[in-house]
Amino acid sequence: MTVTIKDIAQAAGVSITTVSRVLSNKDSFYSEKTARKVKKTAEKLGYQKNTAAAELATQKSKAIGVVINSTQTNFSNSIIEGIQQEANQRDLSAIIVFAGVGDAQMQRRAIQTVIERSVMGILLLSVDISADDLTLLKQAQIPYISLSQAFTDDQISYISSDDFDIGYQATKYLINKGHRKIGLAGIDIQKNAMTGRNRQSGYEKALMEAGIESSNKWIQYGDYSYNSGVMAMKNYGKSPEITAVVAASDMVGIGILNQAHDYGVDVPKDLSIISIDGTDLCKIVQPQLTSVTQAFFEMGIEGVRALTNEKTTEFTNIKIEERDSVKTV
Amino acid sequence: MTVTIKDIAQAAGVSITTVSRVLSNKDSFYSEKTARKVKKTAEKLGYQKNTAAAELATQKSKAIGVVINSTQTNFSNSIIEGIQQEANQRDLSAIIVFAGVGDAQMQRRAIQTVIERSVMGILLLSVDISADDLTLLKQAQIPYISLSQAFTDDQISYISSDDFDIGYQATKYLINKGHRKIGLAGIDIQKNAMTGRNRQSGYEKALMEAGIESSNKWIQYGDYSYNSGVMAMKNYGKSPEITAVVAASDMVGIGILNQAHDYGVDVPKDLSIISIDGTDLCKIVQPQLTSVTQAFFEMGIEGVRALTNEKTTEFTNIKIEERDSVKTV
DNA sequence: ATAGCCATTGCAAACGTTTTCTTTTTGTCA
DNA sequence: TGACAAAAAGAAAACGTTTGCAATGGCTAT
Repeated sequence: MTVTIKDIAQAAGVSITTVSRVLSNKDSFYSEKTARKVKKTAEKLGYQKNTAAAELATQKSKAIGVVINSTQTNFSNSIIEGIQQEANQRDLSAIIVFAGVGDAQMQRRAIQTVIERSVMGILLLSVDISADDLTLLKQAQIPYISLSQAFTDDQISYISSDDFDIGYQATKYLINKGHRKIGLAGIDIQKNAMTGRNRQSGYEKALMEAGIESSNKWIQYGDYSYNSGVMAMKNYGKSPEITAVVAASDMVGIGILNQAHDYGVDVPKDLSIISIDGTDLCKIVQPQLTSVTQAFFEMGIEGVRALTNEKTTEFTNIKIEERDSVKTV
Repeated sequence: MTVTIKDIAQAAGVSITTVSRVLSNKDSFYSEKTARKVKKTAEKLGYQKNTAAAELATQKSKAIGVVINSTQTNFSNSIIEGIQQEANQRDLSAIIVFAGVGDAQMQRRAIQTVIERSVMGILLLSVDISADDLTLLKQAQIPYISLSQAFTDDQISYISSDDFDIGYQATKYLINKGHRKIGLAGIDIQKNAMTGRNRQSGYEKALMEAGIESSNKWIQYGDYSYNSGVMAMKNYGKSPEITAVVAASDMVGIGILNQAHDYGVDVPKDLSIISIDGTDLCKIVQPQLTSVTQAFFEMGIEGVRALTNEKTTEFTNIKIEERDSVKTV
């Protein structure tokens, strides 16, 4: 027996219309006096609004759906914080659904879930949107935006860092520090998202501009995970040809760091690392990792702005944060 | 113009009742033939169920609300994975709302949000439930359970590790390794949750059993954060009296580790660390941290089981995972 | 052929809001 | 005092489902 506006109406001796108006702050359709009375009885009865009913009646939702692909990516928390903050300011609530890691079926189901809750917009966090997902999304006629991952398909608008620039800046930074033999580790170029390919292009551009002929042994593919970093380092070997490496994520960077340590390869003396992401993880390892830091919090903010039809940017800023994992040669 | 079951009914030439029954799999209230027809038209029209309407009609929800206190705690992901998995199996969806970090107002608001969505149950992840929150929850008449934090107030049922035992086992482990002067760092005993106090009691019991007279300089309070670890180590000083320390969380452990490193205190030669939580973080630092590992994934699972009225446990298991941060003396 | 039963289908009310339109009350000004 | 506008309040329909109950039709057993 939950209490409804009908109960309030009865208790306060007014119509449910009035109660509704008071409780949803429809300006000046009621007197101050009744407003007070209604609010007090609502309070006394312990009334809680039924959002489902309200959204059904208004035909619009005040919730935004957030689908998160993986619990692996440790930066999603920052994005979520951004989303949450901006959503709160607009009196929206965020419904977050985890889609498991790399499980196409769960991912589809997660998208379905937010659609069925008829949210006003959908934010996809590092979700590798498949063709199937896309038809589902388009069909639902709900605006959706990919966060942190870019796609070429112009059906998918996104807010992310400029991954080409990330690859380019990271590599150029190492070149400026005097490195010539530079690796790239942990990126995934098989996905629908352009992330890996763009970073690789940027990397190659920087090398080319510096007149460096790259070897394809310098590039180690992976999936942005800690383990990818370990594997990459194993492939580079105990006396690596490269003197510096761009890690596709902080986790990859740490994997490289630890495997290097096992190999007796000193970072940064024997090998320099710059990692992409720049989350707090960079600061808790030794040496602290120099990083290309992405503006995840802002991505979240811009995401909800985009959903509420405010103007927004396609790319958020990146910056290089110098810590202790890169040596000048 | 979204498509409703009415549209399907019209297109398929049946009543909306039939459509509803087919689509929600009410057994044997319809013929195979109509079922096929209805399903096909639903598919063709791109129908998406309106959950709000359905829940309003049935007066019950298939969603469970998850309120997460802080984005700091890096173990919440594991709990969420557990929740998600178990929820999926029961055809429930999880609505996750972040409550900011230590912001009482946002926390209350988050709880309000899930209540207003009339979820069938609420899971509170490391939420420090205040008296205010409690009245709100009780009033809503929705079952709720605290995950990972225990309370004495018997209004709050919980699923967590046995924090007393955690403190006890961790300390005893160090004692068994020959340590006598053992610190405890990073716990918070000011909160409503019993976590910190219970761990401290366990710690003290183990010390007492071993006939060790503890010094209150051995205990450094904090808030489970990286910074708490750093501060604790600073207070222990460059030549610490203690030879081993129980860290209140992995983050605290890492904070201690890094500050020790700065001080030239070698881990584990000069100082042994055992950290509480046992998340992946333990494995990415050097040396890897020995830990009292909590079963976070299981907490998530048990949480939704409890909400669906299945029998469950109050305490999930803990185990000690030996890595490289404790020395035998 | 007929009664009776079962399988299938449909009608209509209900869920808790919001909102349009209408009605009532209040207040102002001549 | 009366007229009238403005302010306040209410009635009822609508949103998209589910479901109790009633209706229909076909089949079986007599």
